[in-house]
Amino acid sequence: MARIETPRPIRGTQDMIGETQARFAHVIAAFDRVRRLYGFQRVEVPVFEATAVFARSLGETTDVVAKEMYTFPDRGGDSLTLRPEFTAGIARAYLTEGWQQFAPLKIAASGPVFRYERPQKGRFRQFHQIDAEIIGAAEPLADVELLVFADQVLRELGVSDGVTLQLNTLGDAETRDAWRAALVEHFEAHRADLSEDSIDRLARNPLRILDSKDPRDRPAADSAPDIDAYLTPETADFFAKVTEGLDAAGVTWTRNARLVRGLDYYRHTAFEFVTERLGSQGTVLAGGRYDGLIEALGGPATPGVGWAAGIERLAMLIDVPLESPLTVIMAAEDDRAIQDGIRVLTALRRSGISAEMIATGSPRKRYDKATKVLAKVLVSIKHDGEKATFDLKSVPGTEEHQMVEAIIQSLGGQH
RNA sequence: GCAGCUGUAGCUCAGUUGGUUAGAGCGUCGGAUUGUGGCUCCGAAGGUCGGUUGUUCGAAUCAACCCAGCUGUACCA
Repeated sequence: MARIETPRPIRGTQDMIGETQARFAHVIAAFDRVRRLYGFQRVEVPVFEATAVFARSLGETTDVVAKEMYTFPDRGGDSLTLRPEFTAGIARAYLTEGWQQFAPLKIAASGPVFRYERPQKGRFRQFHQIDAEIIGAAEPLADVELLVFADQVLRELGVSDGVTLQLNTLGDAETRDAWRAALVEHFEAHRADLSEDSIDRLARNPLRILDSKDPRDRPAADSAPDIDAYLTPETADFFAKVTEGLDAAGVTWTRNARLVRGLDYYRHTAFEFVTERLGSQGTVLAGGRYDGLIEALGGPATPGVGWAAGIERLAMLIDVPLESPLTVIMAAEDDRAIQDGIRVLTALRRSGISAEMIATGSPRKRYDKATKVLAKVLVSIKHDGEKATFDLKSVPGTEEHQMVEAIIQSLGGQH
């Protein structure tokens, strides 16, 4: 048979095993535990959608839509896109599945998302997010609950120390439009001083100039008008209620008047949990209120708030999760003892005791191999030609030792 | 996107100014020793030296291009 060249993994994808996988699983487990405490129900939504779901909702001019989407035609010629985020797909499901009947709806999801980008530390083409949304709740209390939820996830993961919550308001549609117009006017006046990127942003997405890191943009960005001057009394009050709620919950935050979101549908609250520890990939959890999104998808005006966090980035920040070690490792030191070993092994596992047996390779080396497994109880099995004998080695009085001993004895084993 | 670094056995890495058959440790497999033991010893398998093209009598080593990974930066979770 001709040797074929082994296909390469797709760039920016990951195969996880061992510690990497343990970290990944730990993040999801913590999310799932906390999510129940806050009454967020788990939902499953497709990994791909009609391209319009994302193109329409994210905003045609955002980077994600303009150049980072995995878009392809299916066999019928329809344009499909692998989800670059959760929110738009969930909003679509909310409309098409009649989830409006459950409003206000608190939901949690996790899974792979896809962006066509240059892979590097903490960034992949297929990466994974945990995601939380509240749909159909217009009140600031929803923002507060969502943020406190996020904060608790980070706390339970033990990463909240190096992480700060940055908070801003983008106002309502009216506020945002007025502010946007003022910003365009301001930046047009400084056009000559701006970086090429920001001149481009000026036409497409002027808010983004505010958080530009290009030093050429900083003077104009720093002198740009704050949104505060454009906030209506209602929007100012909304933001105040959010911050008061956070204070009541004891969640620390800092105002970042330059914080804007990359996607177009955000209103009111915008936030990011940021760490210094991941270099330029420092945003660890981000979100905001998206009161405009569901309308943009053709639905009725429906408020929503949500956030998403990159699982890989969180996984890099946490301590190594401790593995629950194997309880029993058995060494079949004689091939004639293998059947007896299988019987005990099965009985142990059926009793809820984790167990493995080493029965391959040189019989003389099996014990040494078993000692390297670091299980709580080591059982060696020998055979004298008549019957198998079991020998336990562990700390004698322990619960595990006694349970294993009892199971072996109940099967008529000797030791 | 931009910049820099790296790519040799399953893993971690040596490899001299270009020169015989490319090495080590760990792991795997076999054997010896031990016989209530995690030690020690012997042996074996395992390599298109990331890929292609070139320079040369001769390339893991030099050059060009490509691919991949890492680090930083932009943008993003």
